[in-house]
Amino acid sequence: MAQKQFSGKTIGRLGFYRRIVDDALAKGEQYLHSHELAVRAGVTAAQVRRDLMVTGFSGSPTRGYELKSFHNTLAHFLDAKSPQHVAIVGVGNLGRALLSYFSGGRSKLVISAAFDTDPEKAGRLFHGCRCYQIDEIPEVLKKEQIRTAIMTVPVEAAPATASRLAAAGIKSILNFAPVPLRVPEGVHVENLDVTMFLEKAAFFARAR
Amino acid sequence: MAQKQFSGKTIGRLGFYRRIVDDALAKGEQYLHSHELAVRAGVTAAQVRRDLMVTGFSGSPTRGYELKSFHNTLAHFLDAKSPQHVAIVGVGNLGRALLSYFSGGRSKLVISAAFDTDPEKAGRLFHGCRCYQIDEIPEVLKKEQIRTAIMTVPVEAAPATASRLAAAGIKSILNFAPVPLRVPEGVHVENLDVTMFLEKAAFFARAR
DNA sequence: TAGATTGTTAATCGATTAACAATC
DNA sequence: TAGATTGTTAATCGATTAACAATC
Repeated sequence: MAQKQFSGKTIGRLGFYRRIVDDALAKGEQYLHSHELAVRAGVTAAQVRRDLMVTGFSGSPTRGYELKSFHNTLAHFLDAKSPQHVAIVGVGNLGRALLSYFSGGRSKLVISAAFDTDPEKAGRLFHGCRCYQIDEIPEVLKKEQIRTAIMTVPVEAAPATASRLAAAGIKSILNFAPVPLRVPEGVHVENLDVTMFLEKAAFFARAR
Repeated sequence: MAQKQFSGKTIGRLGFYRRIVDDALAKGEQYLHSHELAVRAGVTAAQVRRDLMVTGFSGSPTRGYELKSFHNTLAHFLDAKSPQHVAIVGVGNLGRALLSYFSGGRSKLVISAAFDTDPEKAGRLFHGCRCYQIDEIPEVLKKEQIRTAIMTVPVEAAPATASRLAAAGIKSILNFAPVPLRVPEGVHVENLDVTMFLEKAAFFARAR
């Protein structure tokens, strides 16, 4: 199958547009032109129109995009058929913050299992999410049909954790550890190195 | 001044190389070839060599890069002359997690002031960092000579917070709120939308 | 020296923007 | 209709990779 005609960047922006559309619908808005959508998303109108192409959704030159069906198109394009559950490995400060962040219900994605090496944490609930022991990963992921995982483990533990997750059937990892992960083909890794973002910001503060 | 011959991407990677070099030095390594550096950073050797060009640092075809002077070059290139302090606005779950994360001392950057609207939080210490009231921003930033800020405030509060920060002399903002910020010219904004990363990861889990 | 690696330029690749006929 | 906006292609821009002479 000729996959990968959409870049990750486009996917990310489509998700952002969806949140904007949700907000607009909540405010009672019914139509939005590409320009207004672009302003709210912080991109250009041309970018918006190009991004929408991959979803097959089209608007009207006079009224713009009808938000309800736009919303449905985005949901159909972005979401899996069944609700998509996410696991998080590493319930430290960052892990707990993310659990709290995503338990708000704003996002379509729900973290439904947490894992930690600390036996003290296993069995407890964090922001409503049950924490399991690391070696329960295969069993729990299978039971909950989880294919996406967030890794907020210390950098030393990251490579081994990634292997465990891949072995347990995880297809995509959001990795907060600042280390490249070696995973089997077919497993997607999205790296988010917070330190790198802060260092970039700091650099541009001084460069002016 | 003809600024901006370096892209943010290069800057981010240079910071990453520095952390790798630090680790290597700590392990007693003295030289590293571009290929090995590339493996540890998860990029190509060509990328490494090209990135290094902007720093002016050069290695030896036989031994590779001498790590001590490489480290010095990176520090000179990336760091400000005086130690660079950072403020964080919004001491919620995410804010506290970042305070903890960066107080580890692994990074060169120190968060030396926190701000929150909650009067309960003002005056307290979070992971060793003092929390102030929002309206103390101008005074504290000036006193501490802070030019970089992390924004972990709710999305509704983000635009106003960015304006306050810019007015108080902040030159660069790392923004976690999923909303585009309008800031005066000369102020850099680095957006980090965690939800977007998770949505991307989830998409690629299902797309296979 | 011979050979691998370096710095650097040229070629490629991909993503963004500009342009414009089609459309409501 | 006239005019602004759409979908879509072509042009541009920037970043990555390939190539190779210079070098240790």
